[in-house]
Amino acid sequence: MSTIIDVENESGVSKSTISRYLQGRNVTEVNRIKIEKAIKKLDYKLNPIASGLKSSKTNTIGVVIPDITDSFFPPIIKEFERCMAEHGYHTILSDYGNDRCREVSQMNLLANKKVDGILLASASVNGDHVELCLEQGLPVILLDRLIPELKCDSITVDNYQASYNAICKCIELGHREIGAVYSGYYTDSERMRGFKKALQDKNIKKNPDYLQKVNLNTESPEVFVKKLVEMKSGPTLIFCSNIYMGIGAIKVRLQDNLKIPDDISVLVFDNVATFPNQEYVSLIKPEFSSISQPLKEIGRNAAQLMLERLELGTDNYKPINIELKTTLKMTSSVADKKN
Amino acid sequence: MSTIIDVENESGVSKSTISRYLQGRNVTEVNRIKIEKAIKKLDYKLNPIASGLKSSKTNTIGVVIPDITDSFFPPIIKEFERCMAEHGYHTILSDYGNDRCREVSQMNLLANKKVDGILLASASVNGDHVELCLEQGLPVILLDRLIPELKCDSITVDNYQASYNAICKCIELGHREIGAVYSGYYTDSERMRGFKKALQDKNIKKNPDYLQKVNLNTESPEVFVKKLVEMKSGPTLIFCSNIYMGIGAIKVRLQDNLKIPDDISVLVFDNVATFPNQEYVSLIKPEFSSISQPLKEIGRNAAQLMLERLELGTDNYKPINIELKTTLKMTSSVADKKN
DNA sequence: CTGTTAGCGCCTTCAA
DNA sequence: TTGAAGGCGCTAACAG
Repeated sequence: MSTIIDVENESGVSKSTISRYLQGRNVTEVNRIKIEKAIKKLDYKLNPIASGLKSSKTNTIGVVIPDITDSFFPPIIKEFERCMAEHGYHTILSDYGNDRCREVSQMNLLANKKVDGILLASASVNGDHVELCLEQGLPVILLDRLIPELKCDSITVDNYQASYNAICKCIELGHREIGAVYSGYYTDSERMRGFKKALQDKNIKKNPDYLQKVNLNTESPEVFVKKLVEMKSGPTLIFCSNIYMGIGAIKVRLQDNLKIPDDISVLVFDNVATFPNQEYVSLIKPEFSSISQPLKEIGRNAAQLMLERLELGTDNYKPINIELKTTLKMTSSVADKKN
Repeated sequence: MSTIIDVENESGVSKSTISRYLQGRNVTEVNRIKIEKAIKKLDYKLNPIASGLKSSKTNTIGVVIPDITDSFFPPIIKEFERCMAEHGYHTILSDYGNDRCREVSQMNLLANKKVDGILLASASVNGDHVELCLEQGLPVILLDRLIPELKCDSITVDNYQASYNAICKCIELGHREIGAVYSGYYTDSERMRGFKKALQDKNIKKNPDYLQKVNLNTESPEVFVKKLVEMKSGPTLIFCSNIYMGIGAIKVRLQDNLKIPDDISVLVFDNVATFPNQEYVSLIKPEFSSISQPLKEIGRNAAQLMLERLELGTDNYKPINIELKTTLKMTSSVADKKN
């Protein structure tokens, strides 16, 4: 592996000039040609470790997520990685396995490894570890989930508004008894905010029995879906606030041979079929009505935001928050009660 | 950010000794205490970039795969990353999007970035880029797919033997007319080798019409499944050599409302339900008979093999090849013809 | 086991 | 614009 010194000897140009050339700064035409010739002859490549030592840039971004086998993340990461690679950045993956302690320690590890930025889908309720990074000048971008009271760049979707709109639409279709199955995640609470506001605005009476909160770490969503389904004079529609709840609904449907929407209507907040090799899920007819997230776009926008922040630096930090739009797809899984 | 020099000044112990201590080598008790005290006081952390410059170790492993949204990879990567992290290694992810040119360029990028090893699920037919790495002393471990004529560490599953056994079992159940849908991938060709050997050993006549080769880049598996299904006096059983073919079968089944196994029997080589949040696929009854791969174990073994190779180095290179066992799960999707 | 002495390969003043 | 010189933070060879 040849070094810059070899290029110096080969070309007769000093390594400082070569270094400048490598950084795209001005060099006389004569030198440029000499340098390029030598580089090509020696097949010289800049050693990013050595250059990182001085400049403390590693051209590496850390991606910290709770679980890569959650189908939500791979499409996002794929696009993020692709975009960042186009700009010369590598992506270090860090799966903290839904463990808050590991989330913090992984962040510290990455900071110590001197990554240039971190994309984080956090499971934390406080943002101390993030603030620590920001103070050190290490940009962090929150993905999908915000952290309360933390001012930080972020990329999310319109959880509140999309839920509000979708529930309004269901109400317009004649549904009055509406149940929901949801978890305590940030995204779910936003979605439930939209849900409740819709009921309120449309003067639907609230029935606390219809709201089933699930602890996804210890409980199975299908149990709660089943509760709603089996309630006498229960809801005519169930709102599943994320894919896990939607899966619960699918299970109940398949196991108990539910007729959708005759027995009950279903609406899911999440992509019903995320993976290219699992699109057949949508073939179980009728496909659930759903609010789907633009995963690829999320990845792309996260990358753009990251690049922008790397450019701007973290001095005079003014958080940039991007909110992308989801897509509501109504299918016959929600009955039209007006008729 | 304090450096080793600060620790030297604070502790009064020379930085070489400190460096040795940091590497876990022997140091007198007195010095150990001084060093630890100073490190704690200064909150010193070793700068991995600087140490990498000298030792040319980055404690980073590159993972190069065709498509992270293929449900096969995330569980493997997750486990691999976890195991490597336990030993102080980070994992750089590189998705080459099923593009052979990008596969090569990504490998070169990683080599240039001085990763300590590469885990590669290759789509290449020749191994020049891999040999280049090995010659430079950069270990490569092939994941899932071997490259013909390339001597290289690898981790695969028993594609040939498992297919052979499964097809034999079907034959014993009375199937004589057996079709297959397969692609040109390395794994598929191994599986088809097992398939053909089973027919041969059991004296089943070959019917070329029953073998449907699919180009997954341009063609849809369901078309070929359908061909077999609609053949007059066609096969009684279809062997789907990978999950994409299995999905084709699911599609045909759902769209044409096929009765399994009354209309036709199905056997799939691959995990029918890979993702924790998509296990409901197996609820479409009867679940397809399948040969499933131990994804987590593949990840773990890949990590172990990588660690071993990092230890051994690539001098006197003798490739280590690990072949893990798959699990055959027979369901009622394969009819018992003996009765 | 320890400290001294040189670098690793590159970047960045500085004076020219 | 250029080259010389010094250092980024750490490791490794050496003599003690």
